[in-house]
Amino acid sequence: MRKAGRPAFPWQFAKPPVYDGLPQPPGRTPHATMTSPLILKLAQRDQLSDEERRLLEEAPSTVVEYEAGQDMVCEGDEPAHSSLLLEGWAMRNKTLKNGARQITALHIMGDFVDLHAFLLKPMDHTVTALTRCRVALVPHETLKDITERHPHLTRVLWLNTLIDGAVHREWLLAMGRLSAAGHLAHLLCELFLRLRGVGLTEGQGFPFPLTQAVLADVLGLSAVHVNRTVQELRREGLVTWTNGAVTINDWERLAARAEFDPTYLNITLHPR
Amino acid sequence: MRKAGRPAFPWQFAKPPVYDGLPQPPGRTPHATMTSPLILKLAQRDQLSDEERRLLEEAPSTVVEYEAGQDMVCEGDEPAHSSLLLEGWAMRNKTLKNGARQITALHIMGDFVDLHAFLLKPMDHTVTALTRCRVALVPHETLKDITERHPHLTRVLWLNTLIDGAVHREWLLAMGRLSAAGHLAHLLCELFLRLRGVGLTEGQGFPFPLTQAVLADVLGLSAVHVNRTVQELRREGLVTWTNGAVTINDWERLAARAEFDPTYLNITLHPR
DNA sequence: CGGTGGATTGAGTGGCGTCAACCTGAGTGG
DNA sequence: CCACTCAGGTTGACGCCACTCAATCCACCG
Repeated sequence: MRKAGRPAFPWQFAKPPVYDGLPQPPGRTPHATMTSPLILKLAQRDQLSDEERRLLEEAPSTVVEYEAGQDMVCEGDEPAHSSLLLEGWAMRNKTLKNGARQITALHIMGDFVDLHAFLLKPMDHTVTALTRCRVALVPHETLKDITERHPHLTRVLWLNTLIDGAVHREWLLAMGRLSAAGHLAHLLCELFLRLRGVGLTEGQGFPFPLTQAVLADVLGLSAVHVNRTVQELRREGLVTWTNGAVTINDWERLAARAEFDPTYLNITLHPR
Repeated sequence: MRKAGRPAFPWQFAKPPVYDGLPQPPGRTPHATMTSPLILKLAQRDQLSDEERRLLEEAPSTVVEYEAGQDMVCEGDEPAHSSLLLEGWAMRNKTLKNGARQITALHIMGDFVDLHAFLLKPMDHTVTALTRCRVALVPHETLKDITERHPHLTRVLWLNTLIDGAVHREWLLAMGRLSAAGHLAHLLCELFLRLRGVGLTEGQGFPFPLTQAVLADVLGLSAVHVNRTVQELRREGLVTWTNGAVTINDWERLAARAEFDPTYLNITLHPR
């Protein structure tokens, strides 16, 4: 897999890192900045009270790191905590007996990769790090406490899992009814908005640390065809795609190619 | 669409109907039997207290009927209630500009078709009746009350939406990495277990009121190819498929064809 | 008895898969 | 400093799965 020790994609570590990894210092930890990407994400959907922010900030018990390619949770596991992605990219994936793999979700900073594992046990899929990842572990006991005593925050966390579902539905549409190029264009549009939501874009560009083989498992295509599809979007002048970074040159035409409508991402302030 | 006045699929109405439609009698209504399919479904995942059962029984404000083909909720709507399916089949679907349609979920008795609309607004997809449907409407205010005062019931309802998500992921896998026949086999396995969960199977058989054109929009295929795929499963002796009903002749081989593993349906009693 | 929705069948096409080779850049060790 | 390795991207040849268009069949119904 990827060599450790040096970040694979420099800009991915552009933000000053808050933690330098394990072990955690006991006592007062700078939780405030730690879960901020999640708070950032949720606060775009509904207002959070100071207490709710504090609860989220104090929710993680530890922070762990994974190397690219490492599994965070495996199919069949019944983890006692959920993983909040602080840095890096991760995926949910399932594998068939013949080795074919389907990636059912991509996750970035601020995503609660397996929040659903709080209630949905055992895991029906594996979660794997795509790059080096820094992850905050939130004990299910803490989540249970929140559901017992903080109904509004519970609803916001529930919403968070519902958005995952909405993304799944959009992927089903793209997979079933769009051409390969449309599907890829759709994915790029979605990732751009999600990355921008946590401040990981620069202008129209964003880091894109997936190999074409991984991308194939996202799109349900072969790696070879992904390559040709990428070239198609390049040839049409829609994107610039250097290894590790994508720039959207023509948002309008790219979104049109994908029939992209961001409604499903629910990036709307709304009392829940 | 389908003619009203007579049930399209007799066995679908085999259970004695509890309600004879609108309007609702005021005062004491036989709620107990009305929401029983939902309670049946949830109670397979976690124990429900008597109070929780009562809350569910009293949750619906009204019962409405839809003809086959009628939209219950449209993309862009912000409904003030969620629909609990008491009888009939429904789907969630999205349509592209060129008219291509993808069905992202199928729903049967006991399914909370758009429970996610409680928090996820506006709707990112349309919900449409596939057969004549009887639906209990649960006001979002009632749901909010439940989340404010009944944490465990809230978690069980949350779980219900998480299972929808798990099904979405399984469909993504089937769509992306299974052959047409495998995908169809997978769908049949899933539907069999879900229908059995609410008592709608008879032996290895179950009602299947979808046309091959609708099935095509579920599987992301063309209607013609669905036809050929159905014939393939028939020829292999896996299923008997008369119009309106399917019988699984060889569960083992059908499940093997689909690499079907029911874990994702979470049909396990588990404290949540 | 014609109309209609749905299932079925055939012929021709094309998108995407498979296999296999080759290229490139970055690490690595001599 | 230069082979060597290896992961990942690129390209070509070829084949198949699934699509499209179109005709036919069938059951049901008015």
